[in-house]
Amino acid sequence: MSSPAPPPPVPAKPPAPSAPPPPAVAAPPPVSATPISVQPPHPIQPKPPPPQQQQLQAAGPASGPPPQLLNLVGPQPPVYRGPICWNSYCKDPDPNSFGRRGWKVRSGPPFSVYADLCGRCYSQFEQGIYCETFHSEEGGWRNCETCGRRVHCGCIVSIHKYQLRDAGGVDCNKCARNTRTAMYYPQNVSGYNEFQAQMRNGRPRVDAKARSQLLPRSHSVTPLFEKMLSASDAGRIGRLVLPKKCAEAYFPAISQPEGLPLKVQDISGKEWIFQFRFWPNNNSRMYVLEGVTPCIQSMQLQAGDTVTFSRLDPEGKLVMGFRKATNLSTEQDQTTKPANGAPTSSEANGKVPAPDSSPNAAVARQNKVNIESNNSSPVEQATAKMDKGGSAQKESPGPGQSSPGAVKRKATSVGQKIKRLRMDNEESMELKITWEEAQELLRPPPKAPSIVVVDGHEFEEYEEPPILGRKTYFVTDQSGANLNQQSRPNINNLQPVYKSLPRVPDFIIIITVQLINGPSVRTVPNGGNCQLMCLCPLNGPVPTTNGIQKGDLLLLSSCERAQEMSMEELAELIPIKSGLTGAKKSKGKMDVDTIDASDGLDTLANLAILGEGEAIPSQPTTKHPRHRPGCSCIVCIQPPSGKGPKHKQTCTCNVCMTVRRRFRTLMLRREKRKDTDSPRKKEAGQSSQTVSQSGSGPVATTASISPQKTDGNADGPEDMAVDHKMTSSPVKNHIDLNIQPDRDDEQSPKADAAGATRLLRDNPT
DNA sequence: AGCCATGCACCG
DNA sequence: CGGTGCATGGCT
Repeated sequence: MSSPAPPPPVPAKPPAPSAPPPPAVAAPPPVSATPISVQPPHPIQPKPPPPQQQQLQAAGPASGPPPQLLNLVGPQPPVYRGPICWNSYCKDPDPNSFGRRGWKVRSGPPFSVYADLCGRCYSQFEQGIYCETFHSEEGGWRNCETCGRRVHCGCIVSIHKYQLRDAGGVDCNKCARNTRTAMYYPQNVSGYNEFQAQMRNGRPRVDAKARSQLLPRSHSVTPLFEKMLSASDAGRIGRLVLPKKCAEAYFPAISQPEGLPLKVQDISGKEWIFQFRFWPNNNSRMYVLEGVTPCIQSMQLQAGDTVTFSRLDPEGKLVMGFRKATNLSTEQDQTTKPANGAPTSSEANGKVPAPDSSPNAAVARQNKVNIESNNSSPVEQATAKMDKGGSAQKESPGPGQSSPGAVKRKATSVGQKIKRLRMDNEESMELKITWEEAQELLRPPPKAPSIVVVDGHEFEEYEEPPILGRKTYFVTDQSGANLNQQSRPNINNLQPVYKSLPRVPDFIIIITVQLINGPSVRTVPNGGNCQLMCLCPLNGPVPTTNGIQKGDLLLLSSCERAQEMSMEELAELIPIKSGLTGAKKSKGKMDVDTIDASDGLDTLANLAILGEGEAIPSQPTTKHPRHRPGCSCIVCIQPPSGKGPKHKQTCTCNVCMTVRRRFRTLMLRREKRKDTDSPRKKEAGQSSQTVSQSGSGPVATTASISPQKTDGNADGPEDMAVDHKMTSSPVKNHIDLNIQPDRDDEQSPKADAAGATRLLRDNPT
């Protein structure tokens, strides 16, 4: 299989400092009484490497420059096809994780090429000098042209599914579900050679991502297989179930259930004798290693951890390593380490030195488990799941096993599921929020809409896009009268009001109002001590609010002044009122209690985020920020108003369908609210239900103003005239898609405000 | 269909 | 009560 490889273009260079260290596992004299034997002769065995070369250097400190890699001149190692997944389809999202190792991957579906270079060439590799010829289909091994050493290059043939001999396959660590047991795929009949070769390299296998591959190989250790411990494996029963295929492939053949004793050496050099046997199971066999408890315990392994089996050649000695379920930084590791001074997991694997190069690729392997189960340990998750049976506690009697439970495949899948669920939830949450926010942000455009009847409900169809605004608040004047219901205020009459505004230094008032008739907003010159005050004629009296205090922040949507303001200005202003505290919600205190500073800040923040610095919330022409070409929201699909006949109730056009759907959703939510929040509702009922009623109370209510069907012409700023009817915007006959029934409570204004402020500060533009 | 994690009956 | 061997059922 290995044909001579073309000379690699890699120029010789000094060993890279980062070259992976040689494996630490020394090959002791053969110990096993039980011959584990079996090594099918490898058909192609070029030149047996000199013994010395095969010997790996003792494991040196991980740090130093990579020791001389062994010259693996021996039998041609077969291609390694392990559960490595590093390719464009499934690659580590963090390129740095590879970069640290000097990885240079030439990828390109369907192959990702990785190379295992000798120390000398490794540096070149790191420098990006990579010879494609290293990549071969001949087994991946060849002599480095530069230095003549044996180097390996492998290709991932199957991106997601690694072909295992006999096995169905092992999914890659990233996508996978089945990495629990990994078996190194022998390229040919004499797969053992491969293993052997691999072992020599001290490559850890299994999970390691391609990066491990890069590590120079220095051991004569052949990875055989590994297995993630199940609860029962790690339990006190002391039986380790072996994957059938692995047992049959790498362990001595046994014909009797009793099996035979198998001598295994752990990484610390300690030898253990396990009974390798099987149980008839159905028409098959179940292989187990009995008596593993002491060993497991000594290694402080528990369910979820992985044990690895390797063979030391040429003795053929079995070596058992392990990997903790969590990566080194995790708690489990900590636990492990101190313990009997046992080697760290990485050491355990028999790999050696370089922390980076860790063949065990604890990291890689963990990707699957750890990543998936972010917070809660996979084990726990698994346990939890298993608990369903109520028999969870049973397992993990092992010492120091705080978290019993197996991670095994089940765990893995469970973890994934859990994660997925969590993500889904988060996603939906996010969507929900987005939806709400979007709803709040939408304000009807100034121009009067045409009415469309859908399912018996009248909908306003606007010709222009909605105005990006914020929650609408109704305010009352001191007398408690709903200003919105007042007859059209005369702008001139508002003057006095302005003058009577509280003079609180350093406070900004930005009032969020619904401009029903267009930009009929009045900007109140910065007067008094107010940094800025924008008033909407419709809510002119707002300023009279007695409750406004320093620190209050009111956002005025569709405010000319606001429009004139740049984000910078706002940014400057906002910080001023660092103490957005207060006011917020002393409901009875402020007439404008309904004004939610946080909303305003949110809006600003959103704008800031959106980079629409110039466009302040009130921009009448602003579409909601999420509009994009192809957007199918109700706004975007709206046909120009007045064009076309009214839609029939049975109309199935996008608009109608959308409207129906949203209406349904709205109603559902509303009902839901009622059910769950009835008391509150009563309290604020008017606001949430019908705006028209708001105003009677002394306290302003927070209610979204529904787009009114107006007569339509109120566009000029001057045109403050507002039909109070419209102002009150009874919802009776109109569905207010912007209304937020459930929005009676507000999110922590302080927090929001603070966040927004920060945001603005950071992103003034 | 087969594998394997776990349960559990049986036995000492 | 704990170990052993087998059976069961989930999962791939």
